[in-house]
Amino acid sequence: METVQLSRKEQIVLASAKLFREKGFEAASMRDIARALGIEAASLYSHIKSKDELLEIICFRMADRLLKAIDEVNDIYFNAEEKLRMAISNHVKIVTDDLDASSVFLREWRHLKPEKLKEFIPLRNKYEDGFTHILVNGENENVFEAADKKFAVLTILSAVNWITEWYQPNGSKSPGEIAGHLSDFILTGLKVKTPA
Amino acid sequence: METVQLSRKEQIVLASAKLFREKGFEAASMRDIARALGIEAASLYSHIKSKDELLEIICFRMADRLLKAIDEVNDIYFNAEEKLRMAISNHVKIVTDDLDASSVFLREWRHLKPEKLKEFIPLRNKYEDGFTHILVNGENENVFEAADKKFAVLTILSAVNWITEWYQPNGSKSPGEIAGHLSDFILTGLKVKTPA
DNA sequence: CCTACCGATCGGTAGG
DNA sequence: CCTACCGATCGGTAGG
Repeated sequence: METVQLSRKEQIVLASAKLFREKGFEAASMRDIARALGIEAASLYSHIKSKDELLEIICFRMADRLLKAIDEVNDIYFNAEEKLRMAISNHVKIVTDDLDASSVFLREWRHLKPEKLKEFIPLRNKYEDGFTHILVNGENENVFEAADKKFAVLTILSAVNWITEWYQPNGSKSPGEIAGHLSDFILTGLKVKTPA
Repeated sequence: METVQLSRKEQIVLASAKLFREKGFEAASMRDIARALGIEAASLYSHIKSKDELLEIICFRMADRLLKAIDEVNDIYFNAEEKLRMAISNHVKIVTDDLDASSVFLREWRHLKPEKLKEFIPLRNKYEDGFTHILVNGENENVFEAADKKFAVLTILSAVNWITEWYQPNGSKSPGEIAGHLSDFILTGLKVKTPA
């Protein structure tokens, strides 16, 4: 029966993620965020430095979560297919677990200040590299074939990221089921496997 | 040696697409657009009604192009695999042909006025339906299998749409090659087809 | 296409 | 956490 008490700062981050997602970073105002919390805009600045800080917290937090997950998958021993299924499953779970933050992470990162962008982009690249590593594993094991691995990784990530655009928490599929379907699709494609 | 003379309005639309893509619809100002054309912001209003009109032109024009393409594919007789390859190829070509407008169409449509959003969303759905139709065809021909067709369509569209995020006109792959690779990937997936 | 300008709203600060 | 406020900038209009 214990309700976790979020710090005021954490409440502000949560409210801003929701509004950044709904209206976009630029269109959502500090006054909107304050209103959502029932306080005045000026009061926000006792807890945060700037509007930019909110975007930074959201984007870098999501990046950290995803990177930790992919590193874990690559550290623990699995064969390549298991690794890929785990990586996709982790990604889907992280993203569906916080749709507001994920959407902002995926859509609004462009509005990070140039200096923060310079930190952010390498994190995204590192995440991509984690997937590339799995594909290389798979090729060595003779279970995957992908002529252009970078291309394959971008395609896989596009599919897992697009989930934020249509996923509904009360929909018919659980995150685990979505991840399973997606993995099957990525592994074997659309064509019938047993000739008709 | 003939240079096509664009109307001033068309120049404004082009400049706004570039800026909406770079900065986002809200962050790009009418003064930015005017500066790009070497005129004053107030002068823009001799050619357009409002900033919103610019976004509407960009979004609905892209929607029209894509819808025409998918209708054409479904009208002309092809088998399902050819249809899918053609639909993907058309999509990639339309999107890479105008990356500014495509990016705005894919990212900034949320900022359309509510009344325009109500027109826009059905167009996106109609486009999705065009792809669903191809998958149904394929199932009837016993060449495709997709337990959840809506899911498969969303995955396919995510892959073709993500192209705007990384495609570079001077890159190593032509739009046709990208479409070919993508179609192969979607049709057969990552797994090796001939057992090792 | 320009000058001159409008009211509204923005992110943020001072000072309590 | 609030009141009171700042300079800057926004989309857009009037009138030529």
